[in-house]
Amino acid sequence: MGRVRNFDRDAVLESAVDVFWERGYDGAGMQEICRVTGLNPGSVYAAFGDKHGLFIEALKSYMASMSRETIARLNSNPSGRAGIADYYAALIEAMLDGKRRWGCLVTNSIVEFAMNDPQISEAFQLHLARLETALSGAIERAKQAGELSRDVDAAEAAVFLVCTTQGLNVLAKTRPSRRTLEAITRHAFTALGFEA
Amino acid sequence: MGRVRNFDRDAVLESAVDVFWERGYDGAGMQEICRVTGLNPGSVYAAFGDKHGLFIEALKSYMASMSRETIARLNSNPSGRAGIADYYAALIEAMLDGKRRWGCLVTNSIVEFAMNDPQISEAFQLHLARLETALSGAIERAKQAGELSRDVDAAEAAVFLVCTTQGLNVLAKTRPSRRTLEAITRHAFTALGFEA
DNA sequence: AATTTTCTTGAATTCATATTCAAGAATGGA
DNA sequence: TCCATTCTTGAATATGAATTCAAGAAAATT
Repeated sequence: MGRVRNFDRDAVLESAVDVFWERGYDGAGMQEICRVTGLNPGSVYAAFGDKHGLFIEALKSYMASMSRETIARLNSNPSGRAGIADYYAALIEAMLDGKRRWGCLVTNSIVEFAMNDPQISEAFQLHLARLETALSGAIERAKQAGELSRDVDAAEAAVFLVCTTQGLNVLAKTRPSRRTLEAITRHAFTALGFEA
Repeated sequence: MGRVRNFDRDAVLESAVDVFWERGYDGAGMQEICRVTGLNPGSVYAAFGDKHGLFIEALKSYMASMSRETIARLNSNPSGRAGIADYYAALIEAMLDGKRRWGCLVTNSIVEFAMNDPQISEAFQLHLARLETALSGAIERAKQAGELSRDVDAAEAAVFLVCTTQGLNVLAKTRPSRRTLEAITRHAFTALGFEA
């Protein structure tokens, strides 16, 4: 063997996620990445190849943890309606107080890369599809439970909710009020056919 | 006097808009800007100061023409409902065929600049407020005409539509199908309280 | 303990791109 | 026609950020 690695790869990725999330890919300088992760350039390049490689891995790490969290929240309640309500309530809190005031790393990156990078593009599609499937599942549960009419098309409704979430991710960057965010999710709820 | 300017400032801005729109601020190199506008670096710097100054002016030009176009479409029909329907129909076409497949320069820039630039930030707020007002006006007209219930809150509904549009602007970059886009606007319509 | 391998360090380098500048060209006024 | 002024040109420069690298340090194996 030889000298063993001195830092935790996953912890480094989590720190890197924050830098890319707040500043964007181009806005994130290696200098700041090094400062935040506590690594030196040499170590970063040895471990991740280059900035692009680091970004890909950070993005995957972000997507994995977001998917996990979203799916958990949507399924935290047997009621599909409650699951969706919880999901949006948590989103709003994070947009007011948490890191979501930087938007969403996936949304930000979709916009920044204009889908030019095929590798990243594919990861985006997969992530959006996962979110869509999770939402669609909650909508189906709501239909089963009679919270929603049988003739709601779950797939279409899920796409609509994905769009609403992307819109919220953009608006989050304009520091909107709680009133504004809640008005939006209330309307989205109505659109699905839930009673007010 | 002296030698007179050889190029049309507005035409240059329109070309610059396209470059920033398609590639983003950082992605747009002065080299490409020069190629597309037909200007040399010296002329650009003489006329606009620097890249940032050129961008601000291009952004303002974009916002002005978009506002004009949006307001015109929303008001093209005495029916508020028809105005909103036309607006979304045109948006969908542009996202499938036109430059809107690059998203929206405002949306892209909100995301890219994370509201860090106060000058740009203010311009964004103004633009979104204008869009919101125009939508709100159409919603009020729909209420007057009995196309929509009196107890719809026009301001809240307008914010919701702005959010939907921002979401569409993000999704546009993932090359969505017509089916997908139409399903989304159909749901947004339902959310306002229009009959299907 | 010696040796080998691999990791760490941070200063030096490379590279890309925004910006400048000096020379040439066109225009309006005298 | 000549002058003064301002615009144009594109090569040269400056700037900033990504990347490399050679030397030093730490761990595991023999």
